[in-house]
Amino acid sequence: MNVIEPPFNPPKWTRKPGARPEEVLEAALDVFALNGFAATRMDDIAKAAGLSKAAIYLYFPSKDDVFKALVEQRIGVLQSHFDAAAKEQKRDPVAGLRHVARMWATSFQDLRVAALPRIILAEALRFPDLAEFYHRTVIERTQAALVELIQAGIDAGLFRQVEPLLAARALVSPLVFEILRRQAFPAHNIGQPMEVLVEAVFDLFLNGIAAVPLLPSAGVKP
Amino acid sequence: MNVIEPPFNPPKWTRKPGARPEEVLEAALDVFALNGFAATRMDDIAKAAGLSKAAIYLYFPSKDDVFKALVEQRIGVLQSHFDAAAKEQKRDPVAGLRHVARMWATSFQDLRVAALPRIILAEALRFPDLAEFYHRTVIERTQAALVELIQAGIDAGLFRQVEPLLAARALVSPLVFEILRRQAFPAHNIGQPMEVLVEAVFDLFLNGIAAVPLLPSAGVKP
Amino acid sequence: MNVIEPPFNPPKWTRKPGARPEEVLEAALDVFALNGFAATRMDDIAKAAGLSKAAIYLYFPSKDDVFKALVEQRIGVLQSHFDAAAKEQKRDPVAGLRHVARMWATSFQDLRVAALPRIILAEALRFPDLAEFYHRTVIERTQAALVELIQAGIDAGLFRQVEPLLAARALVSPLVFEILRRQAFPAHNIGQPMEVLVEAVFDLFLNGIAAVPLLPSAGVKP
Amino acid sequence: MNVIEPPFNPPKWTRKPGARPEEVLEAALDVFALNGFAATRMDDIAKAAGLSKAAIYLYFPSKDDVFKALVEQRIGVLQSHFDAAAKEQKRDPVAGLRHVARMWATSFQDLRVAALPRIILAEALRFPDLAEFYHRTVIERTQAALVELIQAGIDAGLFRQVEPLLAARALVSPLVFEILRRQAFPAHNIGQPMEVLVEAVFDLFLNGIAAVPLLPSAGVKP
DNA sequence: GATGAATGAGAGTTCATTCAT
DNA sequence: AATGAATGAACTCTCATTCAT
Repeated sequence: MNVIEPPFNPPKWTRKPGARPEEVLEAALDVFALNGFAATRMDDIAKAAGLSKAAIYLYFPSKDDVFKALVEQRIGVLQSHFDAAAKEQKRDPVAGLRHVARMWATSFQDLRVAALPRIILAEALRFPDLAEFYHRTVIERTQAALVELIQAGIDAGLFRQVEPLLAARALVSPLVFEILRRQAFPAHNIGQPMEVLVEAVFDLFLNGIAAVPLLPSAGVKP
Repeated sequence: MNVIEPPFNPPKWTRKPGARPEEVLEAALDVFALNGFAATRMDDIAKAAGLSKAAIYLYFPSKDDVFKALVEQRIGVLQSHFDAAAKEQKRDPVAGLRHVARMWATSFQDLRVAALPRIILAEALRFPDLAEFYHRTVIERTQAALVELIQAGIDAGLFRQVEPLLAARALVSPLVFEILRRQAFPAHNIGQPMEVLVEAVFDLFLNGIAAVPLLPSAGVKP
Repeated sequence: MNVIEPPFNPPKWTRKPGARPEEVLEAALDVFALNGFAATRMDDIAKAAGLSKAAIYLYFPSKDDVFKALVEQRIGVLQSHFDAAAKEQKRDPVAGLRHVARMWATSFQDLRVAALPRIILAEALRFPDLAEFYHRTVIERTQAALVELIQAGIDAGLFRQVEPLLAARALVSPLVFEILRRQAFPAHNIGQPMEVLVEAVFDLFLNGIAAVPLLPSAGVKP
Repeated sequence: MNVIEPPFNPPKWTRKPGARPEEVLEAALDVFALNGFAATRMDDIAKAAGLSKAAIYLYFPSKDDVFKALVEQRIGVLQSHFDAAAKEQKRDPVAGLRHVARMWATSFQDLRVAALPRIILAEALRFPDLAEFYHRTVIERTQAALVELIQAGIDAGLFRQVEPLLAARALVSPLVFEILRRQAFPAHNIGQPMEVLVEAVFDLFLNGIAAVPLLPSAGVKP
């Protein structure tokens, strides 16, 4: 694996007919989620997929490509959900934001899916193009959707004059944080379901912690 | 390196006289921060330290141990800052929280320090004992300090009846998020200094996004 | 493929009806000529033949056997040309030798034919039985024909008392050399046609380079 | 090994002090000569050198580079001999040519050295840059030296008006041919020493085969 | 007759670790 | 204390060969 990566050109790997490639990715998700990228051997993936190591190379030209294909496959699905959710609720920004936040909770309930952001974070430096892809397809689009909703809320006088991008991140980051935390420190997971957390986070996001408005500011225009 | 780790028994590597071990860790931080754990070779560390590869083994019994020692060394320093900051300001919870938040910004301005949480996150599964150590000495203590301040604020009627732990995370996570984001997606860094971000985050944390208090709730008691 | 080869037992591969085996050999010649034996994959041959890789195994039991069959097939053709040429011209040894030399030029004009000696040379050590076959069917018979002509010339007083075998090689080797050279160093090919070269080589062969006979010798009797 | 090679930039591999690299090349020559490039495994070279496979990589970055270094080392030596020999004998072209021819015989008496041209010929298509290197450093310079001598002979009226390059090849090719023949068909080697062959070849080269000058022509101007 | 799918047995290469000096 | 030299044990990737369909 090289540190330097060529620009990311989505699917180079050609899918053979049949479900095999998907099975391989399924298996790969399991092992990558468990061990991370570098520590996962092709043999592990093969064994998990019930195939020989060489068979993997029938479907994907390299380990890197297995990983990339996996990310593309899983992320693409995720990402479209958020998009859709955001679009349909511009009328009621509060409900829209809440909806997106809840969707997060649902989507990442599956621990194996939740592993992807962690892995990407871990390997971002060595897969800059993959990180870029993730940023473009997930982060930017989610942010854009949230920003749109927040801006609509501001325009409608529902929200203060905060910086929308910053507010979007303030909403999302506790959720991301929780996802990462649960994986990295599993011993410290109390059973609290994500749904409950989402509601509390959303309440704080809307109302803040202060008992009475504590002025004066209203976000920073960078 | 095995996926399964023995229980974490702090420093088993015995420090030889002289400053050499510290120099090695200094060098190790550089390269781990740059390439992550797996992609860093002992040769890289050695070269960065101006030593031969074999010399590293005079001070640390293995690559894993270099990594662990590094985390231990750096984390201790970090952690004590927050502790101190929190303690001295119980009188004015708002000022206290703001102080802690600002200290984050300052501490992690140094990119090599900022790399630590990312690396630990990335390698947590393969170094569970190290993750545990980090959780215990940094996360728990920071949380404890924040919770104390928040609880004081609630008791003083300054804050709403939120769940203090959750609120603490709501304050910290946008900052952590930003630290991780900057490292993983350096191409998307606008030059905004952390200080500015901290103030904005803190404002949102205190006041929320809503123009007028949007009601009832006040956090969730899990 | 082993370095040690069993004794050469001509065609063990049984031809199935239809022209398929010939088509495979045709394709194999193309790719072997282009890449040599080791670097040619069964997949390459299959693709060139418009068949699946597995189908090749219907006709030939192994890659080695494809190669052997190919050489056998092609060599036979080559060899018979020279034979014929030599036989019919014993009356006029000079014309006979010239005729054979010209036939070389013609036969090896086809690059795919010219590739054979190079490939055999390259793989001779790993296919000693094949090399032996080539030596027996091509080299020895060509030499024999030339030696016969040369001896006839000596007997007729046309040629000096040279060692016929050596003289035969002296005539043939510049031509072989040129064939190999053109393939190995294609960048250094000037467009000169083989025909022109043959005439010049033959002139040198007959008359030597010296302006006046430079005595004294007349070949070596080993 | 790739079919496409970057341009040949002589020694990239940095020699470590001590005789190790030379020992490796010595061993590599043995195995390459025996099995050719593709069929030689790094393990073979290592074993022949009394080292572990990994140790080879301390001195040479890849198998390709071992081969290239070997060729450079051996060929460089050879080639300078011819150069020197040719230069010092421009006064007496016949003696000069004879001297160069004899030097061939001597240099390639060592069968392992004689293997190099064969291997290069065999692998030329996959190592075009190496072939180019060989052509430039050995073939072209040898030819140039011979051409110079031949031209001097023509100018002095000693030689006929032949095409010097062609004549040069006519002299060299029987010797090359013999070198290749001995390796490819070892079963057909009679014990004749190269020296004897060289004298006979040289006689033919000078005087031709014809009993009386058979006239007209005098080489071809392409 | 033909093939898509699969694999076992390597190949070259890397790297944490060791050890004689 | 320090290192140059060496290696064993991986690892990724390749390919001739097989076989159920």
